[in-house]
Amino acid sequence: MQSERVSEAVIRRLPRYYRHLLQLKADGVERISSGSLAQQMRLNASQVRQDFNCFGGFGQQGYGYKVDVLLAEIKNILSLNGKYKVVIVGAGNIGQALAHFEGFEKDGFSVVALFDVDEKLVGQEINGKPVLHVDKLDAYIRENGADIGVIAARRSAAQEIADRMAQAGIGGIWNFAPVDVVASVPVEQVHMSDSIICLSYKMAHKETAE
Amino acid sequence: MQSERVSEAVIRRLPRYYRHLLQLKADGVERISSGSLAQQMRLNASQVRQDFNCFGGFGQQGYGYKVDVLLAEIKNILSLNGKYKVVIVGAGNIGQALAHFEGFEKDGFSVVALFDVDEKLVGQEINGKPVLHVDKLDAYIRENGADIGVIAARRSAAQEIADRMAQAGIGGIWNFAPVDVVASVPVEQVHMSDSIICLSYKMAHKETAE
DNA sequence: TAGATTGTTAATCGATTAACAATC
DNA sequence: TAGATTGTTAATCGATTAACAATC
Repeated sequence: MQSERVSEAVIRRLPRYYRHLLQLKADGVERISSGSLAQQMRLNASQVRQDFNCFGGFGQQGYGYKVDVLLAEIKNILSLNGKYKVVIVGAGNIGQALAHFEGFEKDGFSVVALFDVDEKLVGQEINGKPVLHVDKLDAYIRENGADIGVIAARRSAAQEIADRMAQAGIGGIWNFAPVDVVASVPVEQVHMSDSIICLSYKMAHKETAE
Repeated sequence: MQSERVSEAVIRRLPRYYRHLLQLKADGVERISSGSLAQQMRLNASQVRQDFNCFGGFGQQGYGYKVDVLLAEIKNILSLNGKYKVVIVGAGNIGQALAHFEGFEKDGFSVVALFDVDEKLVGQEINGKPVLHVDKLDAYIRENGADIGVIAARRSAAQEIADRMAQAGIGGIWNFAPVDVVASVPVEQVHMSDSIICLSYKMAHKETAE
């Protein structure tokens, strides 16, 4: 399957399925129907089945879906079986917080190095990971084959960092700078400030989750 | 206008317009047409006009939009003219990073206090903001009238914190825990791990920004 | 006035939801 | 077999895009 391009809307739901199935498995649930899953996740049963069938038929008619099978399939679709080497550019607040955050390890994302221009930071270690000068970024990626580059630098530096990362052969970019960077490799823009601004809007216009 | 409910898709674009217009103003641009704006933001000109007309006619036929007028209108729609008092629950990596981050101040979001269960943290200051025991959360909100509550705690504590915040009269919740919390006030879920997982998907399936 | 560009209605496109035959 | 639930096609709904009259 997946002859057709999978829509962004479906892709955005995949991590939610993944998280929810992890929880179900942890709770000892062995099988689940599209109906129950939809109810728990506040989705529509048809939508759940449509989503899964973008990638193949993982269920059994009359029975439902085996939680461990479905989880394994989605984990595979999301490509979460391997290890990803992550480099972080910008060892300020966000960069340091990400370097300390253990939550990504369990999905295979390991921070291997940080980069900064600040000479006071260069040479130090953050949570056991070295902080290198940003001039070494390109060489480091080429020599060590980093998979994901995190941009936790100021807005004005973001695009140049993205260019250098892509040029050096990074696999993908996770951008925390408040600007949309463009690259020849996949980019995920985080835009945290957009998120709190949307909250401000919703508060002013009293939009409550149902 | 805004007789009809504004769709989530439009709301999500509002912070992008806001950011882009701030930049245009900083660059000294005085007026802009929907066509140019659409081109710069990689949107469609009709879409830009439709979006703005959810809230009223801010343009002049034959002329376009005055950047400062449009900016002021959108800032107002987003309710970014006032000040928001922000409390952060969880003074770990994320909580501390947010307390240090200066970027939100310019949009009117000021962190006033952090809360944690860890006795080693309670009583300290982070970037000049006090860390209080989480037991004091409810009383603090009631007495000081916090507007936004940030949940930067572990997954298992998130929903209870949300309940307490809402009960104590918080205006809105910004949730960084990897679980969808439900509340009687507006909630923005951040789900950072979903974002990096989507990146993993896109890398595996070679989806590049055009 | 003529030219440009909005505001707004209509057409298209895509995503969600419903329906149901296939089948475990 | 009968009941349940999927996989998949069809219908609906909403968002995006196109078209164009209004008007600055």
